[in-house]
Amino acid sequence: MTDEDLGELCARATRRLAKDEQPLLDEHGVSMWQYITLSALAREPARSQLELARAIRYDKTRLIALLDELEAAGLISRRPDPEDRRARLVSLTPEGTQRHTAIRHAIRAMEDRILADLGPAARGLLRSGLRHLAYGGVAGS
Amino acid sequence: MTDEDLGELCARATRRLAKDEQPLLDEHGVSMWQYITLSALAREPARSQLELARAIRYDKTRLIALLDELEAAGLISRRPDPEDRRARLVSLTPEGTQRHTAIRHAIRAMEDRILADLGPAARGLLRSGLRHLAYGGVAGS
DNA sequence: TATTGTTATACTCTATAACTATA
DNA sequence: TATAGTTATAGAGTATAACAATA
Repeated sequence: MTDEDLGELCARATRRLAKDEQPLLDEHGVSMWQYITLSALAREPARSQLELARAIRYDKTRLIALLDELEAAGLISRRPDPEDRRARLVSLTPEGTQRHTAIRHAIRAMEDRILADLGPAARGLLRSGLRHLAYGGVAGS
Repeated sequence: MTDEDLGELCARATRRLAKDEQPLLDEHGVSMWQYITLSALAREPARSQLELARAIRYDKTRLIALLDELEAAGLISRRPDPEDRRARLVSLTPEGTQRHTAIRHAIRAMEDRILADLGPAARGLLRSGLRHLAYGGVAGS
């Protein structure tokens, strides 16, 4: 009865991580959503902007201005899909790949500092628990 | 290198929990922040609205309208502090306590369903890991 | 007729500053 | 002068609807 709700705890952890990531993102000149977008494209180029929006669970109309900025910064490229000229193929430029890698390293180092006194087993279970919360289903649904 | 960032993972888990909590909150007629406020007051009545705002890390100006609604719903009471007439003591009414307990039970049951196949040790480490992320400091700061 | 990308509009949420009453 | 509560206003963030091009 003295524990916080899991949701509240999770929300606080998220805000704390976001707060610690912000200065790193600022240094590299990208917003949180821009970094998430770069991460998604690093995993796999998008066959359309709509597919990309769904992959990162971001609004498709807001994604447009975000991609405009990333394109103007030379971090991504958009080109029409020859097989479906409505769609635009989105991928990282070499500079985009490089930028994403640099930011990722900085963020991982920050995470490692936060988790420093946790031990490998506890870290692993935290990660797998979070993955369960994020992606796992519920018994009976 | 194949893992997601901890921040992204945590954000997804938070959104998932919030999504699953929403229908429960709707049933009981309170918003997420209203529930967080009731939870804070259930732990301990507030000696001022400012103290309450800081405790839940919510903006003091937005808290006002939120408390207005909770007061109109008969879930909290505000009365001037006799020792400092600038401040207002905020506490749950009996109905507020009852409402909070009911919502809390519903949310805990939902959480238990999500965590059903996780085992007590994994649950405990998930909770302590999250608490570390949420409240823990960083080596060197 | 449906879908992709886009723009424009309206709406909500959040942050800032200013005011009052007390101290 | 500083603080608690409040209000008003401006800004950012978000959601909705509509349009052109293509399928």
